[in-house]
Amino acid sequence: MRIATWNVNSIGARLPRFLPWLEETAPDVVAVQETKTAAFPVAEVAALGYEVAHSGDGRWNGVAVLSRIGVDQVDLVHEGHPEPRLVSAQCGPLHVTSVYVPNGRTLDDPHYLYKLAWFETLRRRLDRFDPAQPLMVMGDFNVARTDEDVWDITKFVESTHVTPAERAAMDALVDWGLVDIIPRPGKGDRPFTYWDYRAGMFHKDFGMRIDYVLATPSVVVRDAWVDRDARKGKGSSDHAPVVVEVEVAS
DNA sequence: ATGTCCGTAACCTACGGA
Repeated sequence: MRIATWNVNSIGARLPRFLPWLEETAPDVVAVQETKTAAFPVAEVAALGYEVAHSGDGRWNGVAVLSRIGVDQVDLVHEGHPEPRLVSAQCGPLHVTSVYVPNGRTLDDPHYLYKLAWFETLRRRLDRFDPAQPLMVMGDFNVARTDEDVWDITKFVESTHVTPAERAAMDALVDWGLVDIIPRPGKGDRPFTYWDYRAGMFHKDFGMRIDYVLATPSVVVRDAWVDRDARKGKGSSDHAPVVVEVEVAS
């Protein structure tokens, strides 16, 4: 099976790029983040064979799971956190969760504590599942797990995304029983998934690895890569998709 | 290297968020 995750930075603005990508990439399941709408373009993706589970209420956030192998047991609830930042569904043999973790903004902003609390709820939520079942949690986690996951760690002093607390929150998800599937990079030596729109960051490959595919060991990985082409040119998101080829042990 | 882009509210520009 082919599975992907992509922070599209508005599904409405991205549709001219998203639909051709969907048709060409032909993933069985896609986790989408930052849809930035209450009305996901369901008919447009249905024309390509996809069912949709979407959680979105307006101009910010919004997450979705698109699947051409079935969508069941949809859950939009993230206990105590009403913003639409998580949706999960059973897609054929796979349980899939799309997450958009709060950014955190700055270390002294209440949003940073909200981010850590949101992570804690996500970790507790895993306890309703079994690490032996085929499970994938993917999306924009807004954390760089190591210093090598940013283009220059000296630019991140007193910044979010790289603090020990944020990294520990990611480690806690992995320690529950999830594998961090590291994709082949699109350029250079590091598999960045996000580049700021500003200052030619993309062309200099000044990026960050903040989008992750986490999966239980019964999801056997055959290949994984960053789809850098999707970040190129006019009308792109500031994130690139991560695409993985997997087989589910039966 | 605060240089771009998104949606929205309210008006052809400013704003919050990232």
